[in-house]
Amino acid sequence: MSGDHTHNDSQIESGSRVNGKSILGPTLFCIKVSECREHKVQIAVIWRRRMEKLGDPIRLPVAGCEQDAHKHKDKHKDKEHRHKDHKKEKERERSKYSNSEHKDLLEKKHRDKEKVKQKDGVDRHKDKERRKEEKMRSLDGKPKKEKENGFASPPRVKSEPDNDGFYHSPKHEKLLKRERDDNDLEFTPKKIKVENDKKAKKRKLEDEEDIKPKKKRKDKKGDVADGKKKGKKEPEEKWKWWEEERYTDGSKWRFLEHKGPVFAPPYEPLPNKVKFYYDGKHFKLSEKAEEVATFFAKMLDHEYTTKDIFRKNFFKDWRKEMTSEEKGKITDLNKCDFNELNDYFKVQSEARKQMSKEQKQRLKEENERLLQEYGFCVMDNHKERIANFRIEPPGLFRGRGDHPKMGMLKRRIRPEDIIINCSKDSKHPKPPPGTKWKEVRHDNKVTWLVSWTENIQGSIKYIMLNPSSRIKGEKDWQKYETARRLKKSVSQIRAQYREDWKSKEMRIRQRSVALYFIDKLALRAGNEKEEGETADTVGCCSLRVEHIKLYPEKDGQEFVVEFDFLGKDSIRYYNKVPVEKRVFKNLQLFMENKQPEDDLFDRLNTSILNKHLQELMDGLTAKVFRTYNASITLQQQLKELTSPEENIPAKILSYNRANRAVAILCNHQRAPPKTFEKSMQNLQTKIDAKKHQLLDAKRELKSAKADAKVRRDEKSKKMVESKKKAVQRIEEQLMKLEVQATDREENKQIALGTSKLNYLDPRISVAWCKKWNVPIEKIYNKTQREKFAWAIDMAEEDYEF
DNA sequence: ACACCCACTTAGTAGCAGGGAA
DNA sequence: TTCCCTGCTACTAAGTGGGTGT
Repeated sequence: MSGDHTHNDSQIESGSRVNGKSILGPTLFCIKVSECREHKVQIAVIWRRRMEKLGDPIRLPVAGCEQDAHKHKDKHKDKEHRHKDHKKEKERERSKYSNSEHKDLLEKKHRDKEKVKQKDGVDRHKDKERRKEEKMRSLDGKPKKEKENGFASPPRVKSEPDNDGFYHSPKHEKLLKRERDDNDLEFTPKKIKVENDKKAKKRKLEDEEDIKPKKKRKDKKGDVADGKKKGKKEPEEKWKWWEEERYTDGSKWRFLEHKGPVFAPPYEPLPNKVKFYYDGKHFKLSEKAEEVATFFAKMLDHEYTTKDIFRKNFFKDWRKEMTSEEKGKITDLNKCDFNELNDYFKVQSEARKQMSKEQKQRLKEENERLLQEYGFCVMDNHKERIANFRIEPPGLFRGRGDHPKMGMLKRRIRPEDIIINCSKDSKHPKPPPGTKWKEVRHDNKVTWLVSWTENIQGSIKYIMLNPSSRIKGEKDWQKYETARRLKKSVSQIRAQYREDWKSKEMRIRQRSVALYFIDKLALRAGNEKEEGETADTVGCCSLRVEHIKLYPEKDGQEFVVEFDFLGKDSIRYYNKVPVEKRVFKNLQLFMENKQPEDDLFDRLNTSILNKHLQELMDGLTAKVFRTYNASITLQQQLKELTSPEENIPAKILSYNRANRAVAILCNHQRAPPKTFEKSMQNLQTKIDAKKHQLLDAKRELKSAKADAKVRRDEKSKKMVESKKKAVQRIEEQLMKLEVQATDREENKQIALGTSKLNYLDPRISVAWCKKWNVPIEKIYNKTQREKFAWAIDMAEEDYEF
């Protein structure tokens, strides 16, 4: 099949982020594996190797690992027709490494031409809502049918964990129920559309085993009575939205009621004794100017405040808030002394820490009250948690990387800036006394409750629901279903792009090479960005010539491409990958007659690419490859790494390693924890102490043995036994500590959370837990379990991604 | 073919709470 | 009891990708 990539070479090394936040570090570890056909295998090899050396910090020195600090230079100039005048020097130390290749069984599956976008696509079934509702009301839960991703018809009324009628709007209840019976669809031309039957059936067949909810009936009965009330009694009984149908007409809800956002607390002027000095002299600032000054003062210890751009932007915006008198006087930021302000805030935060138990308790309760009041909404008859119900407070913008706007003033959001979205027939949130909302709208085609426009980039910010909500969960589930569909057609797609490497058309060659990178290396799509508005970062389609280097031969491998660029969040991507000759030749071609700052793929952008992908498979976009490759890698790795005889902690270690393989693939980095060195040192101290202890114990054992030899009595024999046990115990403890150290070291710069939360089909993890009897709590914490409730409920141990 | 807008997902980190070690 | 550490959560920036209008 086509996916045969020949070999890979991956590495991980340390590096630093461009904004200087993270530490420059020495090479942490390198991995190199050659001659692997698939990256899954490759990673498995890596880990196996590591496991053999357990206890050995994973530092596999490898030829070809770059240890040198990398200088990252981005020059941005004339790109095609637009130009840029931008130069950047970056120095990063975080690094990167890895790559992937995959090959899957193929099972060619061609999807119907129709779009699956059930949102807008098929819309032939409509419903008569009312009728249905009535009907539903009178019916009981019935068998459901599977829908595209297994959504089935549901119980009709739901129950929720708690809620004493919070926001209960009985009068709407009937209107809110969602359909549960497919049969209705045929007759209901009104609102809820459902994907067309054929498709549904088909998919049903395909996916049935995997997705079918297993315990659907269980709570139906109860639910029927009245969803909202029951929570109290059976807090465990959560609403299983995944057993219900989805809207397929593009609407996101029928009913939405909430209390609006919580605004940032108003500014509290500083006490008089806290003084700001300009040019050595006390200067009393106006309230507005003072507020902005405090934003800066609070950050004094932060590196941001040493950066020129930050200071310049801050000062410019600060001056806008000044009175004309202040403006006249305060003309040089360097003459400003914010130290007293800074000290004041430090004292405050210290005081906060020192608060008595009762005070803390009170604070906590107050927070809880706010949460209860504003932290939930009612969406379609269910109380759902809101993710971010607080409006972002004013402050100084902290862009990541070399952000041209860092330090600018993020202004305070007022009710007049806020757009509220809710149902017409809901109780609308009230603006604070004496104020008005900018607008109240009733758009059920979107999921947000509140929005406003932010002043730094002019983008829109939203208040939306928590990941545990139905609306987010459905989407998440759907995402993994799309990735699974890709699994079925990936081999064909790979064959296709390999074929396209030979195309006569430049644009097709570029497209196919880019796709190869996206697939093999899990690169992001790489939308274009507006220059000067954001940090200079790139993804696949926006790579520039300066971001790659070609080596016909390097470190004993042929056709090596070296990537070195800043990706999302200005995280450096550094990797050296052997590629196929054709790819290599194509790259040479793409680079011909270009300047370093020119686009590598000048005939390609994400929308062209995605349009093409869309033709290959419904719903396919560049990011699906990341999801697919991440999940398939996890599954593969778990198979490779888990050994049945291991105990639970060892299994968890295996899981973490599988997870880590994915994190490496996706380049999920983190700054080494601030306390990393120290805590590592502590651990090392413990290890050393343990080693000494072990030596002592061994010595004692030896002398006990000698003693026993001489004395030959029971007592001394027993002594020998007990010394033996002691040695054993200490050895185990030592081993444990060393494993811990290894694990921690391996994780120093790798963030597992992002992949766990966004890329790994949770059903894989759930199935793995079930299969090996690992409690799910060991893998997912409470929040994560809430987010993945659907997967936990439906995946059985034989689940296959 | 674009530029722009909008909605929504993905991302790393600051700061804190809470649990265990000293 | 205090201290220390770690994991979690909240926060918000920075991506992706669809749609629209020209």
